[in-house]
Amino acid sequence: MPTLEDVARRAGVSTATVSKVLSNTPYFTAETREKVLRAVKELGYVPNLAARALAAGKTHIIAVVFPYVYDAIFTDPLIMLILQGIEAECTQQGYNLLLSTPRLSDEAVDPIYLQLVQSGYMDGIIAIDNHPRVSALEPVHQRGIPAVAIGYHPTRYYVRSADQQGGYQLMRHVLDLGHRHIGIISVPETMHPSIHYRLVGVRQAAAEAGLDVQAIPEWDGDFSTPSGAAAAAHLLTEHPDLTALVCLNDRMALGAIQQAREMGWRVPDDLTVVGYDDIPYAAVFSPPLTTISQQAPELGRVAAQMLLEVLRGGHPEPIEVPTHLVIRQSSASPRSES
Amino acid sequence: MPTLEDVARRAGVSTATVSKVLSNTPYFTAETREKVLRAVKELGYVPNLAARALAAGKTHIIAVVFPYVYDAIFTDPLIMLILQGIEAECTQQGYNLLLSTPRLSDEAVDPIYLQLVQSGYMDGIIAIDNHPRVSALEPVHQRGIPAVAIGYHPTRYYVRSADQQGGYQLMRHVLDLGHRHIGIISVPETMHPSIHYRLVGVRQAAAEAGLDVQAIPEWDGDFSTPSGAAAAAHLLTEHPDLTALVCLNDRMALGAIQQAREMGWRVPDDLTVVGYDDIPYAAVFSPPLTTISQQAPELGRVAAQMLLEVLRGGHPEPIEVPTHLVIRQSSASPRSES
DNA sequence: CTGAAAGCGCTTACAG
DNA sequence: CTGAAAGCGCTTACAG
Repeated sequence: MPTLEDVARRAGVSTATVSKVLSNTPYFTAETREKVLRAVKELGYVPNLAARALAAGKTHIIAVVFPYVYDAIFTDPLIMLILQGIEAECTQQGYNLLLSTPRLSDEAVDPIYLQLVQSGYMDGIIAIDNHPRVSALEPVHQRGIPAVAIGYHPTRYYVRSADQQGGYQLMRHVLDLGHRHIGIISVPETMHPSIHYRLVGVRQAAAEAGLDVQAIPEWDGDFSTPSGAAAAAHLLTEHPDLTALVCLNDRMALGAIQQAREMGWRVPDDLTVVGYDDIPYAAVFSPPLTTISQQAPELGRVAAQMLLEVLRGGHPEPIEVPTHLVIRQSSASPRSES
Repeated sequence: MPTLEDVARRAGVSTATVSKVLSNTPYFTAETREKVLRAVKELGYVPNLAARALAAGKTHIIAVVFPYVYDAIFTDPLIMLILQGIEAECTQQGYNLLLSTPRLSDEAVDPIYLQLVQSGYMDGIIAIDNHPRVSALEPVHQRGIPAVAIGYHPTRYYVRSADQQGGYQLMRHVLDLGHRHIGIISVPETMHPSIHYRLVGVRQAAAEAGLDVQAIPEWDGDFSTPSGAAAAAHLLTEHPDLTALVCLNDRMALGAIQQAREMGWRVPDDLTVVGYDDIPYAAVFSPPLTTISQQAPELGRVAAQMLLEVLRGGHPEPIEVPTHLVIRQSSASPRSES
């Protein structure tokens, strides 16, 4: 492969000149600039990134890290959609993406990950914090690497989804349809801050509508589809007067619908069921699911933009990405006779 | 951050010695080795990867590339499961993963991708070839970078899923249950080699069972859930005697089940429906879907192992990863009275 | 407006 | 068994 020196020789200038012309330094005559550019083209020169990284101290690599806390992490549509947003923005701005999924636990930090962080191989890091008790960011901060977190871990630069808004929108929609006997399928509130805030929003809407928040039936699952089915079975058995189920993620909502159907309830005729996340499958399920979109690709894109801003020396403010209510066919007004 | 030189000074040896000890060169006294290791530990030395890459000509970066041909690529569970397998193997063997999703089309190659390939930034490439007419591998071969393809593009080193076997297993299962009136929901056979081979397997099983292969009702979708529903509507209307539907991917199978249910057929009581891929949702759908697992993580792991073998100078043979029949509740024997 | 030269932090023949 | 020295291919003050 041709090097800078080859280009310089062919163009009849110094390597310094070639380097500067390629990095768009001003002050060069159009003629020089053109000579260099022509030589570059003729030789098919492409800069060696390792050399550039060593000399400039910048690798143009952004690492995306998410702790490998459970097997299904690579199939979590949310994470993948976020990744997509990050990828689009980074690629467009000339950065490459390194993927790291350190095996983190409460005590130990993955030694391979630690090496990577300290190796100077990345200009910045975007951490997808999907787990409440574990953060990949501590060694990053120690090393002084610019970082942006997506989620709730304490750090200077972060982007979050407007969970409280989402919870509010979701409950508000169900209330606006006329429902008053509503059950909630959640996960233990302390499990994750995002769940906490969604519940805050849900309860806020309920209170505004004059409901007794304490009296709302609630049952916890564990995010999985079967757990949603189990929760629905419990709630519908104990509270047969319910006309709506508000689920704090889509997978539990799908399970709840399946369970309700097996118990003889029709959705949405007899029972409204709404979810949260707008996973791809929500749109094609039968019936298509009413849910809250976190705009996951946007979360990723915004995080990437924020990090690139930090790399340019800026000090951006944290950002909360708004949620959207997506109304489909799993929600309807309660039947008048009820 | 401390450098090799710092370590050398502290240990009272040359940088060459430190470098060699760290790369496990033999011939050093236990004493020297220990001095070096102690200094490394005391200083918290971590090698600078950019410098190492420049000097050694190896970056220890593996690029995973899949053409960005449609928006949903980041939500394709298959790709993500493959990625998971690749990640596990690479991380374990000390390689880092770079993610690249070039925007490829029939004529033009993404210029950013081209730069990346020619920049010497990656030791090897794993290409996930999900699209029949477009390959990310050509510039890679030109540059002489070791590459492994997952899929059907012509290249020396590749791993494939045993599509014909999968098709055979799937049809065989349905036949073994006693079905003889079977419809096929596919996509246009020329759309992708993997589909072609699955159909070859399906027909082989049908022929072995004495069915008239030409007479089997078949309708094409486009991989999507709604298209599966449409295909089922057509087939069940035109051929009300069908007792089973063999779908060439899971999403179409889910659509087919939903459609059948809306038309008043019960699955599996009135109709057996089977899919292909074993996407995560297949296991929790109601009813859980009988399907073929491609063992996607295994595909990724095997591809990574193959590439690392090539990087070590080996010449591994292409590998076909076997498929597995996963029997769940969407398939059953036809009712005796039919 | 352009260039000479040092330096980024490693690895690797080559000597001894 | 260990070290001196060149070199990987760039960038960047510093001069002029």
